[in-house]
Amino acid sequence: MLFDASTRDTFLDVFEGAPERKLSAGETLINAGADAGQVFNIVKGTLMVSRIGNDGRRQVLSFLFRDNFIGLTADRYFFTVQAVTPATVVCQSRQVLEDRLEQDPVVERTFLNMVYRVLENSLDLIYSLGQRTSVERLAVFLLYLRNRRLIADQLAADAPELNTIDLPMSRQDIADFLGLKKETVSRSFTQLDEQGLITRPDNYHADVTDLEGLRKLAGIQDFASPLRPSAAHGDA
Amino acid sequence: MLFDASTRDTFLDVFEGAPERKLSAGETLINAGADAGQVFNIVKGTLMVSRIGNDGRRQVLSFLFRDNFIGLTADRYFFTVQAVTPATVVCQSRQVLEDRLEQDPVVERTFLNMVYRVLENSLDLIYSLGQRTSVERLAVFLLYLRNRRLIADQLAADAPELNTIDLPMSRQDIADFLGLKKETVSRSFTQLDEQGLITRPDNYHADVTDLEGLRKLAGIQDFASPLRPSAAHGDA
DNA sequence: CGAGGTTTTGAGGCGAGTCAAGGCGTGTGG
DNA sequence: CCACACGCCTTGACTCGCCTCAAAACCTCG
Repeated sequence: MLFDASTRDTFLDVFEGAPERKLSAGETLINAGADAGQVFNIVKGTLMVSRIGNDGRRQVLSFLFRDNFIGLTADRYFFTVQAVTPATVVCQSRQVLEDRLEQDPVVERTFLNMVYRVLENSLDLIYSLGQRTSVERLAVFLLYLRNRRLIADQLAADAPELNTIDLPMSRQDIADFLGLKKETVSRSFTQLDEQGLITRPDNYHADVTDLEGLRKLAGIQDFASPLRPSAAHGDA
Repeated sequence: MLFDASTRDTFLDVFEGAPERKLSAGETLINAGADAGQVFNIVKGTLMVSRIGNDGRRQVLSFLFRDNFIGLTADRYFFTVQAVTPATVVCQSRQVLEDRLEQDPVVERTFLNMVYRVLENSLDLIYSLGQRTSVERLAVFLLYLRNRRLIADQLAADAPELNTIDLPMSRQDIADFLGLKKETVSRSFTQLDEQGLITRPDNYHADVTDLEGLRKLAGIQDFASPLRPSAAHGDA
């Protein structure tokens, strides 16, 4: 959602040949408040963007996957980024990116489009948090993950492997993303299961058994941006 | 919050000499799904960005004021924009804006910075909706409006007129922004009043009587972006 | 002055939170 | 290879905050 690109955007070539950095699960890449002199792109693994209040409340703002860009801020990072799974990122100085954006209008265009997608996704999350019930939020979340995979792996919209949804993050992470408590997330999973919409082979996977039902619960068309097949940046 | 600029950014000069359009209170400027061939800047009045679900639930994403830019999307508007008060906007074709961004790196830079601020604000809202209680959300909202005025009118941080907060929107609008029901918003106002943090001369104004108390409730430092005095775009 | 809309206040209900116990899966050491 | 321990997830009972429904107060404008 927030702070990501969908698939290979042309501006990502600034990361070619850039140094890699490996992160272990739970490791912090960026601390809120840090200087934003570096930007990153994810090569492998899942990361998590979050913000933590004075009193310890945490809101997860976004989960990030392969080819998602990290660095959408002017001067300082105002959010924290951590690895959910072991992960690899490539690092580039912000200056190199900015020079590239200045020189090449096409690259700049795809970058701006990426930013717009991020904005649209943040809007989806705002709608979820402000208007949807716990079960609805979870349904939307599962469809969101499904859709990420569709785009990342360049699959057909009805590819059977899309019915298995990977959940690399903990229930607590999901809870902090959806503005719920982990017990509520757990109960919501159970509800989706009891309603026959999903089955749960294990805690880190969900199988969609009734896609239409899930979509109905979620209010479907809410996947404007990641689904949008014809955006001007060559996404699937 | 979402979709705005703080004060006069250099890219706003693309609106110089552009045709004006007057809106009456409640009038719709942009319908979700509309072609985004035009972009706008607010000359006068308050507007509101929202998204409405299939079932009629509405989430207000942002309130917009003077010199706020409207048009942060690639090809189609995925949100609705309406006037809250009678308002005046200037209209420009997106092409003119994009040409300007391409030609002038400085203008492009200030535009990107504006987009980053919008993103940061949307993040603040996500944190509010996901983590804060109703009274806290209202406190943050009032401080947000106070801060807008500080920037828009170029006032000192402790200017006495900042203690009077204009509330041009209805309780329902506030409720849909904060993810609450209008009755809850009303009760939250009453609570802030009873706690001695504000007084309410009438329904469209609130006087801050205990700024520190309000900030404490809100969790203070949450106004990263609109307050940030030294961002690279000349804001107050 | 009256009508309509908006806001406030009240009473009661419900969904999500809290607190606590039990189950399950994984990994480690015997 | 099994046993145990630990962490995470699930489930249950109860609480609380926000919602719902309803009435009264208020404000605006003909």
